[in-house]
Amino acid sequence: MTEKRQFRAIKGTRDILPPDSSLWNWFERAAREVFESYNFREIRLPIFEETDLFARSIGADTDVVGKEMYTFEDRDESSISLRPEATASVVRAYIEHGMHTLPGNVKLYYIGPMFRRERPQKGRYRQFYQIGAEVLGQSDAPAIDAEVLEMLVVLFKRAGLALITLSVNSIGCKQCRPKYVEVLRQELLKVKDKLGADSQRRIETNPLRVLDSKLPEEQPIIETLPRISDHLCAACRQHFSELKDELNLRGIAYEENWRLVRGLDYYTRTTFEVTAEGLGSQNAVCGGGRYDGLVELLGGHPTKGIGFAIGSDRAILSIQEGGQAPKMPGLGVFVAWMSAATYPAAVRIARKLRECGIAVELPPEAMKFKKSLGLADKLGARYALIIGEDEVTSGTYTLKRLADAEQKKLNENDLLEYLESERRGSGA
RNA sequence: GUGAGCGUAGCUCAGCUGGUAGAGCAUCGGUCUGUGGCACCGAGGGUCGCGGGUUCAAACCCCGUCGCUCACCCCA
Repeated sequence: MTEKRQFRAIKGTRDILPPDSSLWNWFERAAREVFESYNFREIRLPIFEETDLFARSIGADTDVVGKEMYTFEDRDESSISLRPEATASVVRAYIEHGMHTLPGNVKLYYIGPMFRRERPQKGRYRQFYQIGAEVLGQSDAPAIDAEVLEMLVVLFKRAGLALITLSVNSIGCKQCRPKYVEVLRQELLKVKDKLGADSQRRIETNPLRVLDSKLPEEQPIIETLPRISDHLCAACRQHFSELKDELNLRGIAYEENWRLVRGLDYYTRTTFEVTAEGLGSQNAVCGGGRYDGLVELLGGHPTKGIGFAIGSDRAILSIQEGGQAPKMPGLGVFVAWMSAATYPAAVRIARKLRECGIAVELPPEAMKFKKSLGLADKLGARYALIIGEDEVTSGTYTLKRLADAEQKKLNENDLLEYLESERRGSGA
């Protein structure tokens, strides 16, 4: 007995259909072009890794590792996990391939799906997509941080993401941060009974995260808490100060947000986030920061690092909600052939147009002429190329622009030339 | 893991205090055998998420269940 069963995409996963997929490709292409203009090169990484890689880099006690990873036992009983983010993989690859011997800083970007088993909501999926970039090397010059931020801003501007805010903070290094965390913890304990249950719990688990709280009633209390900017060591303070100078030099608008902390263990010093409007509760389209100890933590030489990840799902959502989505080139030419006698010419010309890079639809079956033009219209073709018996005998074809019904007769060479220049002109 | 809201045609939805299902759009065909968008006519498409209960009778009321959405947590 065959059970009638409707298959559906697994919770938190989704299909990205045309025409949305065009927008995705457009955005990813923009990112590649911008990143490569800053001399970043693509790294293609595995989608799963040893579970331990993530546990050690992200932090065994974080939610991401503790309860959100897709972890399973391979057939040889080793534990592997679908990647919840890609920085760990980039660092692993950097070490594995001895990339510290490469000249200058190593600048890499990646594009692809990540996996986290959370409850889906607006802008959050279990399979989601990130575009990220990392700079690894011996230098932690603030100019590197600033260049990374400039690159981000350039991409977002180019992608037409309106109403975005860049927030920047420094969370210190492994010398000064623990001292600050302790100070903060002590202060939090004094006001513990005024805090909500979540924040009370965080006093023990991760005091920094209390600063992130959105609870309205906690806001006045949080404002009175000690700020890390007053507790940075001299080196961190200078680094942060120079970063701000660099940002000003580059004309990058930013907000200093002393409450911006990041959830992953490996961050040091510079942290940043880009938020956009109209995204619902999950309004961060990009997050990142410096992670100077991570390479060493994963077994490499002491190395500095900084990077970010853009949430593509959210970036795309923001582009769509902002009404800034660019017009995507659609179907160029619909070949309206009339009869079996005209079909060979239609096939031949369709191929030639396609070789010129024009998107062509060639009906696979004979259609009534009216129907054929109707279909051309519905498919959104720019032109209908009319190939009837007259055209075949005369060798001149009728090109009809659907938008204004203007027609002209062209021989094959003129036709190709005309459409090619049209295509270049329209960017289609 | 917690909470709330919602499930009727491919999509957006209507369906009154219970009387065995509808519209618009979309799709397909026709009016229309070399000129699309318009109009008109017609067709296909639904075990009303699923299961149980109440009732003479359930899309509607009750219980359960599954799914989706949004929010919390956390994060991109």
